[in-house]
Amino acid sequence: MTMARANAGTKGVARADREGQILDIACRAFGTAGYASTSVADIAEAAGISKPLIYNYFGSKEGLHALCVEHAAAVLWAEFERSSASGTVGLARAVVTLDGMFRALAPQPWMWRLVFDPTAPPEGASREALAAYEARLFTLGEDGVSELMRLAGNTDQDDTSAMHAVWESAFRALVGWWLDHPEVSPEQMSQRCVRMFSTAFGDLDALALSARPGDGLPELAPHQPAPAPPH
Amino acid sequence: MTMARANAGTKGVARADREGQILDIACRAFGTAGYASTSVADIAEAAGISKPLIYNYFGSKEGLHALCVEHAAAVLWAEFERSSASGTVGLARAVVTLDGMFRALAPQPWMWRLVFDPTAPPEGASREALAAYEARLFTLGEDGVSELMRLAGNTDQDDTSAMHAVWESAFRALVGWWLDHPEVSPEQMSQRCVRMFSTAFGDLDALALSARPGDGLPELAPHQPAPAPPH
DNA sequence: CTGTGGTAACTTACCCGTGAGTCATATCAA
DNA sequence: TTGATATGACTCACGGGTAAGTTACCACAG
Repeated sequence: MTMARANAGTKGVARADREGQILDIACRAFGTAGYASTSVADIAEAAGISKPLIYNYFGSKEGLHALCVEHAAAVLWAEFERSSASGTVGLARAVVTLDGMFRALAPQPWMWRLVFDPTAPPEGASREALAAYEARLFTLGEDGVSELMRLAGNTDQDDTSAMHAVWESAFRALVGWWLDHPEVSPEQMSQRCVRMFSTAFGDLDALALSARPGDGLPELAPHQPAPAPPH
Repeated sequence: MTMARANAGTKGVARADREGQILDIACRAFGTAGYASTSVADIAEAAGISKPLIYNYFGSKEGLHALCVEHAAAVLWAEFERSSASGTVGLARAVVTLDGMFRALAPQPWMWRLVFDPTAPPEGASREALAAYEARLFTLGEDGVSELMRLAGNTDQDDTSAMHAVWESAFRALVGWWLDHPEVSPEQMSQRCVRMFSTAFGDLDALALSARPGDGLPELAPHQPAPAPPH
């Protein structure tokens, strides 16, 4: 489509264009079928080119995968950072983070599995590319969780660590549930999250839920007044 | 060790004994390294026998894996059933279920990964062996969650479905955290869970936490009086 | 008590499909 | 001619699965 300035001695598509095109296809393939069950030949066929071209440009399957992961992580983590800088705290920040993730993922849902792929090689370039991002995310989450735990009167180190694990797991479960229900819009899903948090922890408004209007977060609308919260 | 009725023309170890031995080794191997990264040759070597013997006795890698999964699922699900029949309800039942799982897993922690192995074949004998168990577990969990949701005033179908996903995910996260901390005893971990639930949802005694004494569940001992619960 | 046949247990050496990675070569713009 | 894009045809390692043979033990005939 775009010719993008073919260099001297160039036949066919310019390298930069081709690389971008391959990368895009590879992201979808790895993110849809997983690393292990995606062969380089598959990607080449999907991209309408031959296998050696991929090796010419990316060196190895893992090299290509590393770039895909890098790309996906950059997109998703930018969203995490944005949420963490939104000025909200506590459960409100959790909701904001989820909402941002739904919106970021809506046009390219495969990015999720690309980053959290259990069949990805346990060590190597792509893993190391993720490590830095994960460390950053870990501190973000740990901070938020430990803050909430402190407010609730529990300062135990290991309790906080375990609670953090639960939070990350719950986060993934919510995103996973949403990915399994493609007919649900990000807005609807965010509202569902608000309702669920409200159901689990009682009225959120009482807990410093101060999402600023115009932030993209839909108005908080609990499903029901919840006449009998669990606590 | 046991000679187990040697039939005519029998050399070496009797088939039943050998099968049990191989199965045991295979459970550990699959449960430790995962299905995908465990080769039949690995298992044969670990068992001190040759590869064809495994094929003689189990037919295929997947046949062997199916038996391992069946065994592990039977053990773990028996524990689930036991918990569900313990007469507790709500969050107390959650704690009882977790406690039972910690105790069941303590002597053979690899059983966990055997059942929840993301690298296991997505279809085939082992998957079908799990399907029935999973269906049963699903209804157990869904019932408990929907009961709690109803108490909290939320009867939305999809909210319940998503909350169930979160609960299962949280359950796995807690077990996973424990497996990552081998120095923590099941008793300690159960107490940690009680503390965490208490921290998240407020004092549990107020919520029909009626674990019967002598049930094996340690006495409930919240970390701190939690002077300022989240709600 | 001996040898001889039958069978279960077990192994060595192989087949073969799959998929990562490579090499020599072809095409075409400048 | 040169150099960048591009490919058909290949090598190779790995792992699931198999064919054919070997060993040890028991039963029983002589």
